Amino acid sequence: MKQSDRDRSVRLLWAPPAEPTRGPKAALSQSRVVGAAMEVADAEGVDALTMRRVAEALGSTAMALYRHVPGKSELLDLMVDAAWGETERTPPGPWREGLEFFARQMWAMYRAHPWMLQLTTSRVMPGPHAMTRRDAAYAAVSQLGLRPEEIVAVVTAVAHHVDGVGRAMADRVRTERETGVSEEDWWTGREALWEHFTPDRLPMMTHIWNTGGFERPLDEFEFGLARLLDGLAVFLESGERPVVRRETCQ
Amino acid sequence: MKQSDRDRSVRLLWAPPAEPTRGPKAALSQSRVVGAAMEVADAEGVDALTMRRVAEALGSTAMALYRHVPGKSELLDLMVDAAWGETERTPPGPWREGLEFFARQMWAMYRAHPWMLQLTTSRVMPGPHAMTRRDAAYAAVSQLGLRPEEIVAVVTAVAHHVDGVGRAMADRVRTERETGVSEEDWWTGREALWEHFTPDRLPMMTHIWNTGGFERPLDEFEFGLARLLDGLAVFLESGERPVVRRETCQ
DNA sequence: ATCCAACTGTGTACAACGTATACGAGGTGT
DNA sequence: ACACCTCGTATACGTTGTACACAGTTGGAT
Repeated sequence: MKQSDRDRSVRLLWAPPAEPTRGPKAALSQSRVVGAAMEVADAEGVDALTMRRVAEALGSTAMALYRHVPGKSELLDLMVDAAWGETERTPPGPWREGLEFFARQMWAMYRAHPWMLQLTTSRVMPGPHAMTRRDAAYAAVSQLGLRPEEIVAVVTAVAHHVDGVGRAMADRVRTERETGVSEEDWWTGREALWEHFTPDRLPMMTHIWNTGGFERPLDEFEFGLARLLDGLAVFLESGERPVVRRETCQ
Repeated sequence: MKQSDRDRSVRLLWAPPAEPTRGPKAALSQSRVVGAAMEVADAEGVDALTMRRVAEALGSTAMALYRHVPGKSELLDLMVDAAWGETERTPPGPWREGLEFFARQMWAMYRAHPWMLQLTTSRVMPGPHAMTRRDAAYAAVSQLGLRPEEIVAVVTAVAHHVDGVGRAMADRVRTERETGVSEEDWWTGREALWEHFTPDRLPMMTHIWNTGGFERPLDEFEFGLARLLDGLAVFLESGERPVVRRETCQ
């Protein structure tokens, strides 16, 4: 059952079904359902993304969606891959420009569709768009004489950075929508919290707070990306590279 | 309503209610509920974490939990902070050792409690344990003459890396539990997917696959952390540091 | 000793969710 | 004209978080 579910998702993502010749003309279609679902999620967040809500956006009923999409989890898979489809493939070029391009494309995608980072980490049936984008990112570091597992590790490190920053960003967006209050106003209004910020318990926090360090934060995406690329440069341009095999996590 | 909910969470996290003098002796307690919930989530994943399931683990009923915890989302807040409470505070010392210590503590926490990374990014009411740990991490880079917002940016970059890698790790764990199949077996068994891995569409992917790059991956946590710390060293030890203000995302 | 108020855990109930099933209407191939 | 497939709809079921009313239990005030 789980097995067949997964295979169904694969087929759906990589080989969308041909449209039938018989029967009434469909008012809906898979791409319309996916598009409507993305609009709902963009505007109202993933919590509002119910089958009934998507159907409403299409002027239809919940069960009609099941003619075009096997279920909600497959719909999410399709939405994710559609979002990847909106990104551009990393063009050939120097490694640093390529990785930066890839990171910026992911970042733009997450900014446009923050719900992607709210999908728990569960949903990750890779679709063709996600795969081609990643393939192009691998290509960006393919001319450096790296071993294949190093190519994967380098691109993965960049992707993880964007994931991590995106997660925090998505949280800000969601909180602001839910509360209707801007991030900054909300935190300053949380007096029940600030009472506990005493120098003896949180010396650095209170110091940074008092000197305004929280009020003018650096750009997390840009800062972290620049550091990571600097660090990758050290690795890529050094003579002998250290090998780090996976031992953790199995 | 949302407002008061949040304040309730704050009070709950930072000032747990004194135990009452009257009334029957409680069979349950807030910490027992939180502990049972963590055990359920550790063993069965966040999907299995229902109020009824937690109650069952305690030999009680779902509604009994509400005497000790205001609701599920507050329970999650408490679980997250309890997990932070299991970590050690970063001890004083050189910046690189300190950041590495902090990253490894987070990593150990995520490995023990992968459900933390499945909680969508929604739940982030910071509790006292999370705050003291982060405060100690700030202290690790407090002697370098950084401006306060730079201190925040450096620690945040490290935390985001662990988040990003953790997310991928949690996904592996979840998939393996759900399917009962190891990560590697599952992927190799996904023939419906491999059919689409043709050199013309995914040249790098197929190349890396054929040369075994996916079979012996580098440790994502160690590799990315080493690169990031190298990049931070470039930043921290350079004379003039570039300033990157936040413009993106508001 | 008595009573009240606070507190405990339980049973029932409800709304919202994903979705299985059964249906009638619409359109193409034969 | 018929058979057959496909479409959208209506109804219904199980599961979820949790509001509410209730009954049993205890400590302090009287």
